[in-house]
Parts: sequence; structure tokens; C-alpha cells
Amino acid sequence: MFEPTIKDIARICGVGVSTVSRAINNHPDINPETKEKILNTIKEYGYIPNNSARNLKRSDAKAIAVLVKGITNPFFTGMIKVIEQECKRKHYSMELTHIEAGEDEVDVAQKVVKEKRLRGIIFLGGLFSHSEAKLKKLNVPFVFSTAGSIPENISKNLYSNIGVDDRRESARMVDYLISLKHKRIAILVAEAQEESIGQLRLEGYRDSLRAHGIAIDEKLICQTDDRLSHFSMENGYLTTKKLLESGEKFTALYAVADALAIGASRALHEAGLRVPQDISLAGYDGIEMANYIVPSLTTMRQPVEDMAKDTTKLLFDIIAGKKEHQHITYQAELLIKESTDVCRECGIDGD
Amino acid sequence: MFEPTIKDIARICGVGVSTVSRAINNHPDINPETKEKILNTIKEYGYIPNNSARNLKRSDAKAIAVLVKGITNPFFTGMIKVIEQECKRKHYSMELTHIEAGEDEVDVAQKVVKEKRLRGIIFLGGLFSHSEAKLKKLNVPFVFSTAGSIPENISKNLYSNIGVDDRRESARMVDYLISLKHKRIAILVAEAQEESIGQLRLEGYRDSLRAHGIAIDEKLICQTDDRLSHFSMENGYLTTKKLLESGEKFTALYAVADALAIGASRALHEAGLRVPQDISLAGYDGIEMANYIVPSLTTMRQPVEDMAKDTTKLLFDIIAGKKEHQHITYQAELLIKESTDVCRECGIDGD
DNA sequence: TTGTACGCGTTATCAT
DNA sequence: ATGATAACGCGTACAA
Repeated sequence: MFEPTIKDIARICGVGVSTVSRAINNHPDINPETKEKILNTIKEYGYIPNNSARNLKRSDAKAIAVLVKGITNPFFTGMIKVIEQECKRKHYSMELTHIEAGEDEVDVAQKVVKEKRLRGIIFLGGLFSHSEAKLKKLNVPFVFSTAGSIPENISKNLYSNIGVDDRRESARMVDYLISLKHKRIAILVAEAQEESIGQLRLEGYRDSLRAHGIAIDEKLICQTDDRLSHFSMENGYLTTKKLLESGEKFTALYAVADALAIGASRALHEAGLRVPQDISLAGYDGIEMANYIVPSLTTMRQPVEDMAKDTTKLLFDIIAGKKEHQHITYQAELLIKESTDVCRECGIDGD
Repeated sequence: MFEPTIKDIARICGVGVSTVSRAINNHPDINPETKEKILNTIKEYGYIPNNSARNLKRSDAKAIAVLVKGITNPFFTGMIKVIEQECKRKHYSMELTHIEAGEDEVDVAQKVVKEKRLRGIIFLGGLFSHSEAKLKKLNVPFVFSTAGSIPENISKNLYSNIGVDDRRESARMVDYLISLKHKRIAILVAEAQEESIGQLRLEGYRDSLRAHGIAIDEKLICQTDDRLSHFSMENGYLTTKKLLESGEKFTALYAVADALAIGASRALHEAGLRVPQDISLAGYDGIEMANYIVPSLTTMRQPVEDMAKDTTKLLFDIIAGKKEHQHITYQAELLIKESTDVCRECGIDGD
């Protein structure tokens, strides 16, 4: 198996390596005939430039990286699709890197930046409680997308941040449930860690109840199993089952992610409870699936399209030196669907 | 922003670069004290080895690549998870590469192999109608997983192939629907291309109908919109709507992928049709979601766990020279759930 | 327009 | 146990 290098191609064509390089990289100052001849032999011999060697020399690759923590999360696949399209429009290539559960996203980012000489990074998911020193090491611009928690102690002009205010929007969802006369609202929450998106949404839940003078019943706050993957349907299913077995009364169930809600809907169904007649069910995220299940899921839709587009655009602008780092908060949209309804037991079961 | 290289570390420590290299790569012949000193300064200065340079020199990286076509497809995320675990067990690192819709998977594979010096490749999804010449260019072992179609003209010992017999299993699903007395069975099929998984499953549908002496009505064969992503819920939804608008009568609907089926279920629901009372609905793949939706989906479950595990194991064995290439066909499992039932109109509507 | 020669950061080989 | 040095494959300044 002969693996030709640029030298081989040069030798075969009877030209210098730089001429071959020029042919490959579309440099202007090259004789069209020479170029064609070279391109032909390249095809003939199946020459493929070695990217590692390229990256070693190149000072600047027209590329960005997207680091995703939890590629399983259906919410991200929507984002990735859009980012991909935007990159293509700008003739940037996109390196998609998957960060495993235990890994530190900033460490990975550093490695990737060194390896490929890319111009920017988008972080999707994960916690963002990194030390300022560490973030400074990343000497390309980066944007945190869908990042609920911005550590206050880190200087804002170090990076950009795009997302919704998880705490506030979560409260809005609970406000809505309360407006339907629900008082005993159970919540399914993932990620016990501080600073996590899950915890922020839980805070919003508490905020709303407090604001409406409804006592918070800790027994209605259901932490999902931390050993399973957060935001999975399985986790939603099992946690809801546990809640039902506990015998706690509730008229509405709010899951902090649509995937959890879908798992919950099955658990409710198996317990003979109808949605929304017996229990109102609400999710968060607004993933595609939420629209298609029956009954369709009331949820807090994050503007995926806009967020992904603006994230990419902002990053490109920062790379081009056209903009400073920004911290943008989007409005989520309350999508009222079939899974929620006025509390049938209001006045009877309410305390 | 100072980016130290191995030389800098060497200079700072007052040693040669090779000693630093030895420290990094856990080589045996190095003084423990020297090693510790080097490792400390590495940490202090935040040195990160450049992977491109490493790949350039290294002859052999303990790594494999997984090339996924259509990372959106929820069926694959299950596979990836398992492959990742298996790699970790074997202390292999796994490079996940996403292949875009228009790209040629073998071309990408060649690039990746050159760039990283990896030992093997797993292909997930995509068509596999590649020329033998091209496949030969890949001089590392590779395994096609979940590949329904094996071009007969390519010598079998060039690669491995793991998957289910899509045509046969698809026929089994239709057999089952027929056993429920359904005669007018509509099918939702994606990917018009030859050799594609979608077409194979369609063939199975035809096989079954023929075997049972049921006339094939081309109007019940619904090709999804090729401009949307195959196997998406949206595509299933829209195609089903079109089918309903056409006024064609049918008592069962078989979607060649669960995601399509979920979209279909919503379209049926909106048309006031109940599943399974009015229409029986069946999918294919056995993704996690199928279990959680209401009604749960009758589907043909591919043994994801086993397939992924065996794929990885086989690849490692081939790399180690312990095995030859193999072509393994798994049995899919018919999961009978709530979405299918005996045809209520049998004898009335049947021709 | 084209070719030569150097360097990118690392690992491996060979001395020491 | 350690250090000098030659590759790895490519891009590019510079010379021609």
C-alpha cells in the first residue's frame, strides 16, 4: 500500500513541492497547465494531504470547534445542525468534539486548539464554573451557549455567553401552572451539582411558589438518579415512579427537561393517570419531540434557531475583531400544548 | 500568552527534550526524580503537547475512529454510548467523527486515518456501495455496523459487517401486521436511493405482502420528503398527513424507523384517528423513545447493545490479528407494544 | 512562475 | 539514565 506524500507527487510531476502545495491550496501564482497536471496526478495516485502536518505549519485554520457535553441530549442536536449550516455559509469548517461525562471541557478545548489551529470555540452544555486563570489559557475567543450559570467572579470580557435565564423562565412555567389553579406541583430535577442548569431551574420553581405564597413541600422535589444520564427519559420514568409510590399527592408535574417529561408521561400512564385530566405535565427545552408526542407537551421553548445562529455569528464577529464579547439573554417561549389543563381538584385538594 | 513547547520545558528543567518526552509518555528508563521534576514544571507552565506533532511522528496511536453519518439519528446515539464504554475498557481512545449529508464516508475515513494514526474504523450509518478499489485504500481494518446492504461484488475479507437483515426483519414486521388481519398496510419509507436501508426495508414489505397473496398498492407506499432529514419525526408527520389527505384507506401504518412512526402518530392523532383502535402503528429500530411514548410503539428492535459491543470487540480482535473479517447478522426482536391491535374492520374493508 | 531550504513540535534511534 | 539528532509531511520565505 503506497501512500504518496507531497514529495512523491512533486517528483512524479517533475516539479518542486511548493508548486504542488500551490496547486492544492489554490494559490494564484501558478500556471494553470501545471496546476491541472498536478491535480490529475494527485487524483491518479490517490494522494491525500496529511492534516497533522498541515496543522503543524498552519498558523490559522479557517475552522472552529464545537465542544458538546452530553451529545445524547436531544436539545443539542438541534443546535448543532444550525451551527453546522452557519459555518458552511461562512466557509468555515466545523470540528465537532464530544466531551465525555468526566472530562473537563476547558482542558479538552486547550488540546483541540493546539492540535487544530482553530479560531474559536463554542461550548454546548456542561458546567461553566471554571477558574479565570484556566479560561485565560484559551487564547482563542469562545462562546458559551445555553449556559445558565455565569460565575459572577469572572470578568465578563473574557468570553461570550448566550442563553436563556433558566431561573426566570423556569419560574414562568411554574407561574403558568399556578395560574391553572395547581397548588401541589411536583418537580423532577436533574443534576444535584451547584451552578448546574438543573439547579437553576429548581430555584425558579421555588421563586414562583414563594411569590404566590404556596408552601414549598420538599417531598415534591424529586431529584433524579445521578448515576443515570441526566435529562434521559429513563431517568424521568424511574423518578416519577418513585414519586407515585411515595403516595404524595400532586396535581401537576413539572420536569426540568422535555426528555424527563416524556419518561414521566409513561410512568403516569402506567399508573392509570391521564394527562392532562388527572395530572398536568410540563417540560422545559422545547425539543422537537415535545410537539409530536400525544398529548403534546407544554414546555418552555428555548429559541434554538436564533440562539445557534447568533452564537455562530457572534463568534465570527469576535474573530474578525468586529465585536467585543457579549452576554445575551434570550426570552424563552411558553408553549401551551395539550398536556396541561386547569386543576380539576382545585378547592378540594388544595390546602 | 506564552505557549511552552517541549523544548521550553527541557530548557527550564535543564534536561534534553527526549527526557521530557520520556516523562510524558511513561517510558520506563527514566529516573523517578527527574520525571517528577519535569512533570511538575509541566503543570506549572501549563504545557500541553501538540497532538498534530505527535500524530506526525507516531506510527501507531492506540485509538480508533467512529464515523457516523446522521448523528441526528437517535438510533446511533445508543450505539455510540456502548462503543465508547468498550473503548474505555480496552484503554483505547475513540475519535468520533460526524459525516455530513453530502460527504463520502470513505473519503473522510482516509483523511482521518492519515491525520491520526489510528488502528481501526467503525462506520455507523450511510450507504456502503463503495468501490473495492476505494475500500482497499483504507489500510486499517474497518467494520460496518448496522449496514443492511453488503454489495455482493466486493470481496468479503476486505472488511467486516455487523447488522441485522433489514429486508427479512422488515418482512417479519409486516407478517405480524398481517397476522392481525390487516390487509391495507401503508408504509412510510425514507431514502429513495438504491442500496439504502430504507429501500431494503421496503423490499421486505413487498416480500411479505407477496408471500401472503396481498396485492401491493403503490399508493400505500409513501416516500418521505428527501429534502428533509431522513428518519426525522417531522418527515414522518408530514408524509402521514399527505397520506391521510390522499384519502387512501388503510388500517395499519408501518414506518421504517421509529422516529418516523412518532411523527406519524401525531398526524393520526390530529386527524382524529386513535392508535391502535382505528389504525395500528408500527416502527422499526427499537429506540429508547419508542418505549416511553403513549401508546408505546410496536417495533422491530435491533440489539443495539450486542451489536455495538461485538462490533468493537471484533475490531479489536482484528487489529490484534486474532481474527479474520466477519459478516455477522443479528436477529432483531419483534417488540409488541400498545400501538398495534387486530384489525377492527377486517372483512369489511378488506378486498 | 517555479524551486530550495528551513522550521513547525514531537518521537525514535543511536550514542554516551 | 540521558542527550543530540534525524525524521514525520507540509507550508512558505526567499532566491532564481
